[in-house]
Amino acid sequence: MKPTVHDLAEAAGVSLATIDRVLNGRSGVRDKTRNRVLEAMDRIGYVRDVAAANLARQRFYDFDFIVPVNDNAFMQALRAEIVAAQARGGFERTRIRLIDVPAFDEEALEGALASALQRKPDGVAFVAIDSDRIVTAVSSLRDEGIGAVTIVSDLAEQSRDHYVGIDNVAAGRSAASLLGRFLTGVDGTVAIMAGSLSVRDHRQRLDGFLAVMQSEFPALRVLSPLQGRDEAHTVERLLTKLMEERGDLLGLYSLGAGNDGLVRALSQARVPPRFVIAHELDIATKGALRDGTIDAVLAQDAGHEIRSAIRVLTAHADRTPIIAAQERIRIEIYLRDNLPQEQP
Amino acid sequence: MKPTVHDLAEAAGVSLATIDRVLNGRSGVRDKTRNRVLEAMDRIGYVRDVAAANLARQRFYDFDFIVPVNDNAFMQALRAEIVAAQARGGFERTRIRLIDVPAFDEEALEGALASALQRKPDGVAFVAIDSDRIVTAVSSLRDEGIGAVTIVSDLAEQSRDHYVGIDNVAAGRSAASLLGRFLTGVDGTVAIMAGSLSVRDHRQRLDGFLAVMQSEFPALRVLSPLQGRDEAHTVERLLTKLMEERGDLLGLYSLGAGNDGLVRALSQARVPPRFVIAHELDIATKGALRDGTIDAVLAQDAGHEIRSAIRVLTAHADRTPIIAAQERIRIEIYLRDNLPQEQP
DNA sequence: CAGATTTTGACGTACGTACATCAAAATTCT
DNA sequence: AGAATTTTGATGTACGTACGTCAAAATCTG
Repeated sequence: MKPTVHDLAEAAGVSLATIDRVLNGRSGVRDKTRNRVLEAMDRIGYVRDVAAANLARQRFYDFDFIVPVNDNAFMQALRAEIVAAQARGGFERTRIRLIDVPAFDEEALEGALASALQRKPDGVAFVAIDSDRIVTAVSSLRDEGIGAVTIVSDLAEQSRDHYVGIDNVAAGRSAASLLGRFLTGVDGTVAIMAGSLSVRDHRQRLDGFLAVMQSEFPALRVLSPLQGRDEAHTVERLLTKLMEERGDLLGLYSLGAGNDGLVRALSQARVPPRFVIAHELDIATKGALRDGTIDAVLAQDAGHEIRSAIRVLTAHADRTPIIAAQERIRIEIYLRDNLPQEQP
Repeated sequence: MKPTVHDLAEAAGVSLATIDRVLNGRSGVRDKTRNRVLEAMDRIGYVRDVAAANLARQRFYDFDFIVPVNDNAFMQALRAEIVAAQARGGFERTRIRLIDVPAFDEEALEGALASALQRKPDGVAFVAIDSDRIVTAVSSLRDEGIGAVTIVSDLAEQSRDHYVGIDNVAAGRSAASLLGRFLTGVDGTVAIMAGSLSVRDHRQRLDGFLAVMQSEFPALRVLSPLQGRDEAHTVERLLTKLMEERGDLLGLYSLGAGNDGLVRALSQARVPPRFVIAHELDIATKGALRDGTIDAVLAQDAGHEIRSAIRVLTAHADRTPIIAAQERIRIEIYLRDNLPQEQP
């Protein structure tokens, strides 16, 4: 059977107390002894029973989730999933604190990270804004041994422990590929609606999209992107104006939020674009997919992301490996025909 | 803090021993007393600490996974994921037995299920063949309290505890939708390569595909499906012959396995179809997506499916609820541009 | 080498639950 | 009512680990 601390003590020729000192990094163990224990550990293949350990120490995992206040459906879904995770906290031995910050506000995020540094939770998950100040704040957290996980939008590589979210460049490329192939044989103009190009995920989607459009569908002319700030009414206004100005719009890629406004503008247009692709599955886009206003949607599953963030942070706290494949968040592509059916 | 058995005993006004009898369904408790305990349970919101319980009873979950022997890449991936799960068994307190059966062999599957009935594991997961005999065998298992989960291919509803796999009708519909929209403006002929129409998942994919083709793309003529038995060389032979007979093939939907043969036939064809869509992401289809031999791939993640099956079976054994959204297996759509990059 | 200091061992209790045993109390039967 | 039977309680040990205390042993210091 799986070796226990007792087996380990015997194998290393030391007492249980010493095993405990080594396993839990307590002081007062000579290097020679510690090495003997470590050697015995991988000789007999001892792995700590995390469940028993957590039971004994009454362990609870303290996590902070910092989420921008934003009326868009995806952020609300994310928030709802955090609340659902809080409810499961008793079973999963987690205590999750949900911290709101104003959207696109670097200072506020920095403040939230600083206050997390005060509280010293076991880990922090946050929607990143990619800037030096944030990177600095995060590295202070990590210096304290606090796990740092970005969700949805990433920081520069290496400055966090893990990123939970889709590959946004690939998302942009996929959008271009779908759009380009659905519009074969024709040439015309394609528009882009972004949220804000100062956020890394939007920039990456744009980059991916433009790269594929240029190299593979040069016949399609791409207008420079509009910025709707992820606000429904702004998106609606800008898009309506654009479609009035030019009736020949062939395709549209909406890479940010504000889908309510997007759908409203499209359904009121005299001549809507032939192919429209947007991000995130919400009530607006589901309806629009069904009635053909939108042709395809790229999405990420908020529930998966929150659960993944929790697993990753827990593993970090336990110094336990993660199952990499399980934590890869996939880009979901939805057409009318593979919409997930509502559960009754 | 979370109430324990002690709190429960106090709340119900009985002793710990009685609590234990009720919780673990032991005999010798008057109905009146049992009800008092149950009432107290949901009054104070007691939930058993499964980790502690498992520790105390040294519990291991015994699961049987019955998988057809099949040289196709997806089944091999499934098998590999089961092996990986076996390796994690120590941590997850599971003991997984991998049982091979010949592919498409109803009797063999029935025998495997019967032998599981002998062993009395906590749960059984299997790739179903949809027939009365199998349904009967499964219901014997369930009568014994053994959890029964179908993976990849389902049984008739209600005859198993859970199905882990994609919605195959939706998959077929999505294939049609992609194919139809990528081939707008032209009319011509579309071919279908199935594995065997006696398996439920293939039949369902076909149904979904045909439904959408007929209702939305009536201009495209659909040939009656070939059956390649999921064998690479059969698929290659049939497809090569077909393409030689008619050089005007516009589209192809391969809804079964044998992707090696599919790709070989396509890359050797004089005039390959304009749009090809297949199932499952493996070396053959990845390569073919990259070089344009195949345009789109519908896939399911074998790792997710195995992990989901384990979670579901564990929950069944513990009489614990599952997170429904987490266990929904999604249809993944891959284009060249959203291929998951290999981890280094 | 004695004394100071560090390292190690022995042991007990706890976490929340399972499970077994024996005695006491309550209920049912005759 | 008394005996037989069923139900309930009291108590102890175990699971694998954490953590604390105290004494013994080993090592270092001058």
